[in-house]
Amino acid sequence: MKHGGKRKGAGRPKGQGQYGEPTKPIRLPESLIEPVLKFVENKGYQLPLFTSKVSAGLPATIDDHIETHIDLHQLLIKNTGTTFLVRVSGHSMIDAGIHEKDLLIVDRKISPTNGKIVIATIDGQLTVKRLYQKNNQLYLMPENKKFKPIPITEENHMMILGVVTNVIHSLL
Amino acid sequence: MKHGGKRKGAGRPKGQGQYGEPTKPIRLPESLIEPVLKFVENKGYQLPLFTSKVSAGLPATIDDHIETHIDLHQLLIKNTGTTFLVRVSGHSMIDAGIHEKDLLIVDRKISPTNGKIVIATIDGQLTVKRLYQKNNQLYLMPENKKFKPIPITEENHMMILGVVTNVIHSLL
DNA sequence: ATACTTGAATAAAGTACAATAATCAAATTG
DNA sequence: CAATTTGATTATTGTACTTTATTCAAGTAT
Repeated sequence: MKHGGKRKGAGRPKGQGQYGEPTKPIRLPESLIEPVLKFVENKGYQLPLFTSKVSAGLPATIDDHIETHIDLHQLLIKNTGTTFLVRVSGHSMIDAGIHEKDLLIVDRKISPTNGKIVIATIDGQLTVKRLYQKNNQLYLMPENKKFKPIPITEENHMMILGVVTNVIHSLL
Repeated sequence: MKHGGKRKGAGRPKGQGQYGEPTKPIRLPESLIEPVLKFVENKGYQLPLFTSKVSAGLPATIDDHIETHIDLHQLLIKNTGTTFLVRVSGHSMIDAGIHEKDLLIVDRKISPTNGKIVIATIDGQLTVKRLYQKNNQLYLMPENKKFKPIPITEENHMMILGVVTNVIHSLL
């Protein structure tokens, strides 16, 4: 009664698991298990980045345009702990290319220097404006002719929450 | 020789681990272990999303503006498998708010219908244009007066790679 | 009494192990 | 002899278990 027997090629083939490669058990905090599984399903959020540069000769296939693979979060967020998002409402910054419903990426860690576009609260109200300093007076500048500059005074309790690093605009 | 003994409060306290919460071993593909650890370090890429809406009364703290926490990838990428990124070069779509060096999120799964902004190859060259159909003739339309519409012919081997869903513009 | 040492208690973290799955070839069947 | 069954072989996968870390109180020394 001998079946099979020791031989080359016997047994379950390698790379037949759900990931097609070897795995290792890693301990994860329970609250992140579900997000991590989603992250893994999505191949670590890696997306192909295409270049428009033409390599020597005509590119034969679409894949010839792939330059690298990147993760949007890693590309856009330098400091996870100090970064937040803001959904734009209103049109006061339309000339800076910031439209209603755009998503802004904001980093608290970046210094709000003159000329930076910032998120600020004025009397508790969130707003996006360009920071502008002239003759020792600070202003929050809208970029839309219909709006007026807002001088910063003691009374309006202005607080800068962070500097806008990116604008995400939907085309759909 | 009895030390300690059974008693309330003995032993290592809960929540003293590196994550401050219970953990579980999860098997992960080896190639994703490093990205997953980074993902976990960054709290699952969850970022606070602020609203500009003012709740009843003046918001007391910044946290009162937090509406929810979201992950940029999950928010922006509907189909990881059919989505890619393109770095813009050139100014042919400036009037559509697409600037040089902007990053475009492109989905192959979306139908390139009339009026959509698409990524196409013409003679192997990558390009962003608005798709426009008139009198049974297709055009790739730049949005910059300095550029001319490109009629699609048999000869220029046009191929649409996908529809642009989002434009990411850096302000720094 | 006060400071220091020691070991029991408990949680955290990594890994070894057992259960499961998949494949192939020998054995069996029709 | 072709089709089917069986069991050896090997990879995958989930988790139990061991090891390590941390804290507290009893024991010991000063």
